[in-house]
Order: sequence, then structure tokens, then C-alpha cells
Amino acid sequence: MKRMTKQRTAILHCLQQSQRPLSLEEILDLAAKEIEHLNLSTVFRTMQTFIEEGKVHSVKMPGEKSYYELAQGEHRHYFSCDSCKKIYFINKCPRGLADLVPPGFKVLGHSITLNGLCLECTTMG
Amino acid sequence: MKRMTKQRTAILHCLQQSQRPLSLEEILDLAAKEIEHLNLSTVFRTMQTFIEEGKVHSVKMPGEKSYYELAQGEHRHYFSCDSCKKIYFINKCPRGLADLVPPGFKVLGHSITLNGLCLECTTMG
DNA sequence: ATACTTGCAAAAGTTTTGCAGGTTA
DNA sequence: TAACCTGCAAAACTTTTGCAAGTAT
Repeated sequence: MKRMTKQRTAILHCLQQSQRPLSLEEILDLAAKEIEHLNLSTVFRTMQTFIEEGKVHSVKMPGEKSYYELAQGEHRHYFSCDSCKKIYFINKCPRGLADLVPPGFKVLGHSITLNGLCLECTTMG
Repeated sequence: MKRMTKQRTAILHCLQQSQRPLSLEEILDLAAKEIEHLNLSTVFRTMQTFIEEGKVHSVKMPGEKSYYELAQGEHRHYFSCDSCKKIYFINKCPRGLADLVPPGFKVLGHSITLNGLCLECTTMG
């Protein structure tokens, strides 16, 4: 039986208030404002629990650490800023990807990561 | 001035003889058959060097460690088999991905990974 | 000779786990 | 109170770096 603790509540709030996927460290820093002595392993294990429960999705980018966001009904892709390392989501999804593979292959899923410079970094650079 | 050593020669041979991208550990294990005391850092730095020289491309998959393959003239994407874990090349590449991002974002690159079942695993399963 | 390379050890970064004590239902 | 959670420490893994000794040109 899963329990709702003040740590889990604070962590959930961080994800709800964020406009983008967050890393474990980012979640820790944000939630630690509400919870004293919050530990990274607690954040890590909470993400495991939330993922099991279907509350959260993990976002894995090539060559980057893991990020986490509230589970979305819709299929999403991501933009990774080469400069500030923030992750942004993209709601649009291209079609016809299954056509890229050779005949006989069965495509069950796909991952697309665009990278470059986000709006902030473009205007500041 | 870059130098060709027996270590680099052996490492290059491994990549040339492989039909798929290899991890640092895989390269180490294969090349160590020719070179005694070959070290992982040597493989790592050799990959850095070869990438600088344009000989090698690194292949990063979401949630996986890095793989390396001989540089290809063409831009490639990959298919990862959920069952046998082999990685296959996809030469085709969809267009118009830059249109997916919000205005002001600058797209410099992209990564696509399709996953599912390869031909072998589809017919055997 | 000189500058580049290597092996070894160890640091750094992220992800995981063990365990004793604290907390929730 | 019984099971679940948490904080702390430390392990496990991959990626990187420092340095003294070795090697290619």
C-alpha cells in the first residue's frame, strides 16, 4: 500500500508546477525549499514509485541524464538545449516513421530528440 | 600531429570488422585480443581522437551508454530491437523536423530511435 | 629530441542499494 | 503495530582526467 508523505506531496507539486521535464537534481532543489533534509535517493525512489503508478513518465535523451514529467495522455517528443541543458516538450509528432524501417520489422515505438538552442539561449548568445 | 600506434590500429580494425556500433567495453574486449594490457581510457581517448578526425561517429541512444561506429557519409538513424537488443541502421531520414519546435528555437541536430521487433525476432516470435 | 600516447589510478557524474530509524495508515 | 518511507552512506557504472613512463616521427 503506497503512502502519501510530505516528501511525495512536495515532489508532486514541483512536477505539477513545471512547464518542462525536470532532472532528479532539479526536483531535489525545488522540493527542498519545502522539505528540510530532502535526499536525492528519496526523489529517485519516488520517481520509481510514481512511474509504477503511472503518474510520471521518464524522459531519456541520448547522452543526457534522465528527466521526469507528469504522465501525459499524448505522445510527446523533446527539444534539448545544447547550451542550458533544459528540456522542452514538443506536442507535434511527424508521421510515417514506420515507413523508414525495412519490410518485416515491427515498429512499436519511437523516440525523437531535437537539439539546438532554446529561445532564451538564442537571444542571449 | 596524430600518430598511428598499434593500439589505434587494433581499435580501428575492430570497428571496421563490426556490423554494428560497439561500446567502449566491447571495443576493449575485442582489441585486447591483439594488444596486451590495453586500457579503457586508451579506447576512450582514441574514440575522441577518431571523432575529431572524422573517422568515427558516436551513437547515443536514450538510456543507453555510448556506442561507436565508423563515420558514415550519410546521416543515419537507428532501430533498436526490443527482443535481441541488436541495433540496425536506417538510412532514410524524415524531413521537416525543424518545423516541430516553437519559434525562436534553433534546431542544430536531431536523433531518432525506432524500437520494436526486427525481422528475425518477428518471424521467430 | 620532442611531442604525442599509453597504462594506471583515481575523480567525477548519475543511478542504485543497504540499513537503521522514523512515519503512515 | 506492521508495513512502508526516509536520510545517510556508500556501491555500481560510465565517462573523464592527471601524471609519469613509453613511443612514434
